[in-house]
Amino acid sequence: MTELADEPTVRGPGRPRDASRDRAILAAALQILQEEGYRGLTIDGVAARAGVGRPTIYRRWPSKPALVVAALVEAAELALPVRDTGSLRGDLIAVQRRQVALMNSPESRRVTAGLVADLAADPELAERYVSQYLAPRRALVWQVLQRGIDRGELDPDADLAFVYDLLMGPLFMRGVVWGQPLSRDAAEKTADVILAAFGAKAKRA
Amino acid sequence: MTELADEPTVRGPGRPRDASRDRAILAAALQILQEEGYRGLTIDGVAARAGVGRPTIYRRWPSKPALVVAALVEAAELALPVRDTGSLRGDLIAVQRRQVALMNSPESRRVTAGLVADLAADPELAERYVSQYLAPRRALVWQVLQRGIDRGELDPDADLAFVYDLLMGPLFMRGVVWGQPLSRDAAEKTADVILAAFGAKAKRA
DNA sequence: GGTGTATCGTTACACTACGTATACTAATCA
DNA sequence: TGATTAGTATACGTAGTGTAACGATACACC
Repeated sequence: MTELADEPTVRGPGRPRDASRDRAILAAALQILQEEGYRGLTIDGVAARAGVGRPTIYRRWPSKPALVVAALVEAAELALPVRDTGSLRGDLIAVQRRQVALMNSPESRRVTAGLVADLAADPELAERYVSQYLAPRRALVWQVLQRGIDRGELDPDADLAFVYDLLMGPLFMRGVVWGQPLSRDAAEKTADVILAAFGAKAKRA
Repeated sequence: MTELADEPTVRGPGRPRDASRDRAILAAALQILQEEGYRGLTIDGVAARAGVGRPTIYRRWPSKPALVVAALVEAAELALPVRDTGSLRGDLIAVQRRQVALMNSPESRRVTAGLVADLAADPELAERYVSQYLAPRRALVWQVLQRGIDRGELDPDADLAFVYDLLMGPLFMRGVVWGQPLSRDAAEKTADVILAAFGAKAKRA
């Protein structure tokens, strides 16, 4: 369940699902998320805006967080890879600038916080959120890091998962936990920490 | 409102509040938080366990997150300063080991995630949570960092707020966002990043 | 001492949202 | 045609919230 495009191959009897409903529901959910945040999203509200009955939603997704995850995954299709700026530092700053802009929007902050809270109570759904939303975005950053390794700018033994958490964690702390806006130089500062700790020139071995 | 100990100085007319009720409510809230997490805490449940009527709680705290913040602040009184191990690296590892142990308990993870989500919708309460809970704990870490500066082990120009987020952020990402247990060496790895980025020997100026 | 005021327990209430169930209509396959 | 499933609309039970109304109690002030 919850895959977006049912293969049209094996179709049992009965009235087929209307794919336009899927799109209407997810679009309505995304709109409400952006306007009202995670707390403000209710299944009722999504149904009303999508012009759909409530059971039509529950037939597709079993709960509110599942719907939100599906909506986010749908929207994240347009996550672009990071353009090669020629240097690891330039690439990292580009990555971090994008993330700073994202986290500085209050909507995104409310969505992230609320969703993470609900995911803590539903490990199965959290697994889907991680595998379908977070991991692909992390993979884009890993591309950048791998380019850095290939160029000889980054320690090839660096733990890339740890480096990613080191890049995003401080932004997350300041934006979501402390609730403060991220300053413009946060991108440079975090990028420089990575270079100081894992830059090839700093390697001692 | 919400200060724990009303000064016994100016007492208006009427029956005075029973301070034992405050303690019973906060203790019940803490127990439920540890057993059931943030989601599992309801005002009804707290009232029942504390042997108290629901209005008695609402008379003191206006909402569930406000009650939780009060309970956490109450419990955090016993936050100990970090013992001086003789080196900045040793101190930082001690700090991080404590934090790793805290975040590896599933209860604490569920409490943090749920609370942060609700705080995103209530900036005034978030401000109290930050000033009464987070900031004092950060101050303990800042003591450690200041000792490092005094010893000449840490760059005196380092942005201590940033260093703190750099210490906690990666743990937060892995524990709360990814939902994975923190490995034992996470303490050493984060501490070494700080030293590489802001250690006095790495300073170039 | 009596009066006013605020606390407390208990109970009831209106409100919101959830997730499910039911009845009926519509679309598709065998 | 009949079975099956998707759709709409509506009703239902559950849970939690926050408030309001009792009657009883404790204390300050006059």
